[in-house]
Amino acid sequence: MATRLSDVAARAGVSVKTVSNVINDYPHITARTRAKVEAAIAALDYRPNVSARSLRKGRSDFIALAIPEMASPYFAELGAEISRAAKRRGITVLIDQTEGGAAAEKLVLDGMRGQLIDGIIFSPITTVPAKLTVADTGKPLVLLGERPAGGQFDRVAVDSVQASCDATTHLISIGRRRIAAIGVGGTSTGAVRRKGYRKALKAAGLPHDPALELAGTGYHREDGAASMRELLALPEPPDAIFCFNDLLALGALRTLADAGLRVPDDVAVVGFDDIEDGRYHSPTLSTISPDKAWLADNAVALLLDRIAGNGEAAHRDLTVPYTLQIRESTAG
Amino acid sequence: MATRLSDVAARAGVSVKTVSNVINDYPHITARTRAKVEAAIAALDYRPNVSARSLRKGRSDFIALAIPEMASPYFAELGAEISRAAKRRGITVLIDQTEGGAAAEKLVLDGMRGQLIDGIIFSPITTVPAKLTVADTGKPLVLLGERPAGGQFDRVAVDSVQASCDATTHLISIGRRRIAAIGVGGTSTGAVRRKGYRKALKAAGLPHDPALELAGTGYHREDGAASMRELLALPEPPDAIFCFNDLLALGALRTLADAGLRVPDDVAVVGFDDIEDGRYHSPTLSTISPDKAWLADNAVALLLDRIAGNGEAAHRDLTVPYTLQIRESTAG
DNA sequence: ACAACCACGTTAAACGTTGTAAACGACTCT
DNA sequence: AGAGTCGTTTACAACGTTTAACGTGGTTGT
Repeated sequence: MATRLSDVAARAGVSVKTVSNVINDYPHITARTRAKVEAAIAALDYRPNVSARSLRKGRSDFIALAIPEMASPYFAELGAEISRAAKRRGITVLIDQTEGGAAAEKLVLDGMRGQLIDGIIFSPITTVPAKLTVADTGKPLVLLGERPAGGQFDRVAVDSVQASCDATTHLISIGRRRIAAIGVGGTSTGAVRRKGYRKALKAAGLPHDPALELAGTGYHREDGAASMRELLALPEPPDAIFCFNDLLALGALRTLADAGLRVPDDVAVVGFDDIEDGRYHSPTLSTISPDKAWLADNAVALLLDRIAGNGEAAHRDLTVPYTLQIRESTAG
Repeated sequence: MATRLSDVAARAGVSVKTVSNVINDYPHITARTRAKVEAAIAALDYRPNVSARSLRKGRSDFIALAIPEMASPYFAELGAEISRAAKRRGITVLIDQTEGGAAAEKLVLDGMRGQLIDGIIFSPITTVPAKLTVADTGKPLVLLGERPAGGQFDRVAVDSVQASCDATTHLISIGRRRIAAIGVGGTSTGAVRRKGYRKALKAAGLPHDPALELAGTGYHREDGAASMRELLALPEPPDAIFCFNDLLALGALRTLADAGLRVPDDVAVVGFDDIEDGRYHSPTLSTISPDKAWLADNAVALLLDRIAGNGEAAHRDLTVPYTLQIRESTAG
């Protein structure tokens, strides 16, 4: 059915091995021979059989990207960037939705896809079991996002403490004094961002009110909306909110709109991630904007470097550049 | 390195083939033997090698989903659903971003991924070359979304004419008379939805003003925003807009907010797709809501049926159920 | 002339899995 | 006891590719 190497060889009048050499850019080939082979390849519309190749080479040029859910805009945007970055390097990304809790399990259990995959970029949502080791996976792994430092894996992440501190400081700088935080969940992301939030409050000499730190049950719009309702029910509601991601912020804005409150006049809101929705929302959302393309490109590069064999080098920890985007939700 | 079939066989004291039989649920196996083998599998943490398996079987249990871009919320949500639907059936989805124009080319050229893939679910953005035939791909293909009917492929799509007609009629029913359409682009989607839009106008005896049909350059928020600006610059601006997707609508809403116009009082807006953003936007967005889970499940089922061998059956054309969600952008 | 390359060819052996067909018991039936 | 039957297990050959080892003429430089 499908044309194979030997068909190409027959048509080009060369050996199978020579065709293989052409395809794999083996250096010592006459221009003439190469042309003949390439013509045959084109004529027969030959495409190498990935299965056979990866069976033989032990490498597939496939990597996996494990994210909590691809319908979440931040991850969708990130996935798109990573896909692009990988494609530029001739490799294909397989996206795996871990869907919350049993993330790590699923990953290790069926995630390896029977050795088809050369490596994994993993964006954990729950705290990654500290005991997840290289031995468990057998494949190179790059972690995305916060995670208790000192891990044994390559990692690329925003300096969330600093970024959160910046975001909070921005709210303080526009005169807010009662600043709430939404997203203080059980995740490591929540913990790290709270740290930055508290740091900023402390630096400004502001009191720290536990009632203003809401955990919520997740990181979606509905969770942000629910947390915001709780905050509004407080005897003394906040005059600013730092949401640990944009989705939470958009949910919070929805609740504020329903309550007839003006943003930023009554309540200012800052998010984190800079997803596109926020740039078109009314009001537009101020947010921490990580450089997603940079993140994607470096995550892929790091992983490919490991796959290429630099397995022994110490784990690397890259910090993603970010900016604070000031938009309507905080700028009067 | 990795444990293989023969390792398991050695440990269980049976032949390689028997282990294979156990894994593939071959019916005639003693409980005793099966138990032994399964114990060995567990003990060695054996996982089948996908490459070898698919080389041998000619089937990989991988399908591709080709969409314009995964960062677009509708496609992200759809991708998530399709991924889930496929996973339920034990197959894996590989997502391919066609990124606009050369979609079909890319698909056919490198999309087949060297015969790794068993089939494709293809959501074309540009008009699919009518000459794209089964022969080109060699693999089963299911089309998503509008497309000049009478094709030679299985297809699952919303009845866009009817849905667009419903959306427009809804605008008429709330008293609007000057209704614009955004998204009348060069795509088949644009053409089909315009048809429904015009049909509704005609049915209501409303005049059809070409100046109110905007093509724009794409289907993103920015395109919607730009088109809306054009409409507002008209001597006689519209009192309602039907946007051919939610992203356009969200962009339009942004422009309206900037212009200080009230929605729906001054201008009512309806979208298409029912992405989550619209449900949290201020105002919340009225829209046509296709049943994405249904769509995903049926697309996958259709494709798998073809893959399973029902290749000769006539192509099937499934119509996705939808509802009109009336929200703030049209309800006073 | 001699070596040192170069550009290929030939052959064989993997990679890990499954389909085919045949072998092996343990039965039952005469 | 022998032939037939059934259920269970196995040996062997693929699937399409790459790698290795070895060989063969040709070209070039000394």
